[in-house]
Amino acid sequence: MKRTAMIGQLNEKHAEQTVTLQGWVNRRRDLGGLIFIELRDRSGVVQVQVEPDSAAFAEADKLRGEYVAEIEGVYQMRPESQRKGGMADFEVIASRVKVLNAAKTPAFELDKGDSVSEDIRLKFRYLDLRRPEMQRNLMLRSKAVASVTRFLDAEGFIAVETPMLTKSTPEGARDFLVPSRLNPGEFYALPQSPQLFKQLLMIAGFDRYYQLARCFRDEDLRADRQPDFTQLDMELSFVEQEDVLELQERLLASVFRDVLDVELPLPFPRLSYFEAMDKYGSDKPDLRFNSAFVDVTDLFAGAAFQAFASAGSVKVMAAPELTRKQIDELERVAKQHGAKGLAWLKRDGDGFTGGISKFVGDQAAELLSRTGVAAGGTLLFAAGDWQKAVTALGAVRLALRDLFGLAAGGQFHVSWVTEFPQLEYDEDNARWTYMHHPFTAPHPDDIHLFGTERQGEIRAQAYDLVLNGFEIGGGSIRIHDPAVQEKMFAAIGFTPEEAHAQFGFFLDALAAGTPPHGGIAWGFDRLLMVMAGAQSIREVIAFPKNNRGADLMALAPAAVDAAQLAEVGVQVAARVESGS
RNA sequence: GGUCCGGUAGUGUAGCGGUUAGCAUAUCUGCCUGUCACGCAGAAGGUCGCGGGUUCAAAUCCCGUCCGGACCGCCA
Repeated sequence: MKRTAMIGQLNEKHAEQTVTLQGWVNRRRDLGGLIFIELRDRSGVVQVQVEPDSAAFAEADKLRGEYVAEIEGVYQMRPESQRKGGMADFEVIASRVKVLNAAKTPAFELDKGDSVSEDIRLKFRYLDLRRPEMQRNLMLRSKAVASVTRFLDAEGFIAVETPMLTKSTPEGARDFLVPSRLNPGEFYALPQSPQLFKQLLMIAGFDRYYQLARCFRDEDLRADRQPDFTQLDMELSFVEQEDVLELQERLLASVFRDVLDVELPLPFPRLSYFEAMDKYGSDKPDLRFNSAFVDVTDLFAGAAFQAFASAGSVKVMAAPELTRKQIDELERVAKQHGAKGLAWLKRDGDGFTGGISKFVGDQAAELLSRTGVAAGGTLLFAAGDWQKAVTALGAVRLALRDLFGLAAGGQFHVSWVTEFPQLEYDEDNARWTYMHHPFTAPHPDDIHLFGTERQGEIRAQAYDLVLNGFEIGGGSIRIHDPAVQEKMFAAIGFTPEEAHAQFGFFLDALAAGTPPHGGIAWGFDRLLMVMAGAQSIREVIAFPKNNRGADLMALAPAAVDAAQLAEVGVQVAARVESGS
């Protein structure tokens, strides 16, 4: 390699030296007699000047955008009148230019990449990834990997890989299946997470484990969800919840310090699941801004406004002054999240106008003092059963954030949400199910509630790590007592036989001397998305899939030929046409 | 499975019943010795996603469909 430096490494010390650079032509400014080339590599961009009497001129004249070039020349100060500050005070006067490779005209202009539609960017991802923004994101990701590895290694964690081809289990997300050629008619599943394996590593005595684990879930996608994604997976033995949380706080603070030079204040604030839902309408509240709900159920109980009088819960949130159009939009959001409507009031002096104002004469003074809504401001109400009311108003709260930029400014807010319920009643299937996963330990004081009508009150030793309204991690203390595990399976309707059929190997292991243990998994892509200030997880993944799970560049998934199918013993069902 | 938004030269967009389908940029050619989103002049480039319908006439209106995006359901 003839390269003497990466472009971004050039500095005053290289002045008057001959350098050899290799990279891509970022831009060409051909003044006729004089040619300027911007040469780009992953570290930066530098201007190259090619003079007409130079031996390099003929070759430089061939260069076009995205050509790969090698340039030799003297790195020197620009003429005084041409200096622009910093490294732009310098340029390279080319003595030799070599085209290393020509390039077809790019499918889109790289420096306009942020306004090019995403499917074009994904189709030509190798071009998109040349853009400095994308290079920065992937380098940020690499630094974060190095940071967690360094930290966890120093803390005595052992990196262990777990299988990608494993066993399908009926619970949780839909599995991706892989047919087994050697065992026709049987299938592996790709792991939704290494949950059982990491617990087995604790049983095996590894004490502290971590892995950057690829995980697979065959569910519909979102801006923050990919079918294959990366978890930073960790598990620790002989710990209680407090130990896990404390270590995680130091780890995350360390990553932010290493990667972004940002100091996160420790400890992270904590709120219970109930508090998060009750005040912010989300189990992953965005706490960069307040706009907490105020409970006014009592004010309206039995009062004139029918919709509120009999509601289980009436919550109100103070908002800035809103136009009718904005209120309509927020009502649409509320309805999409299960509310029947979105009642509103506008503060006018010490009273209210608009919306439901004719119903609130008696409550006006109390509404003012409880909410402290500003003059001209709007009050937004959701009523119904508690869960529905807070969820709908929570969605409105986020819509207000986006409407008014309430969380703008590139700040980070991390918190813990704890004390999740152990069990959740599934209305559709009329049965109890776990909220986190079936291996989560209940709070020891609540174990006696299993099997009683109060089992919905059992608190789990589970915790979520929340950053700017995204769940970037979740974990729990695990059940290490087979008797408790049995109670848990019974509570979610697994007979001992069913439990054994699905998890027999694990239950056997649990009885083989299991240390108390617990852990957490970070949604690594999501964390990086927030750290990078990106709107989508796809911005921090080199080769992501679109929201239909398709790789638009490689064109996956795709049909395979009959011989391949026959070999793995799979037949494709005739596609059923929908409609008539 | 559902809701909403979008699809017009390579890219980004305007046009929303009758236009030679406009603009910017990229591309190509010519001119140009201090540009830095270089400039100037010119050229080429379009199955207005696809199919059907309404109409004298459809990029434009209607229906269907495909594709892209956001969200709900779903995602322990």
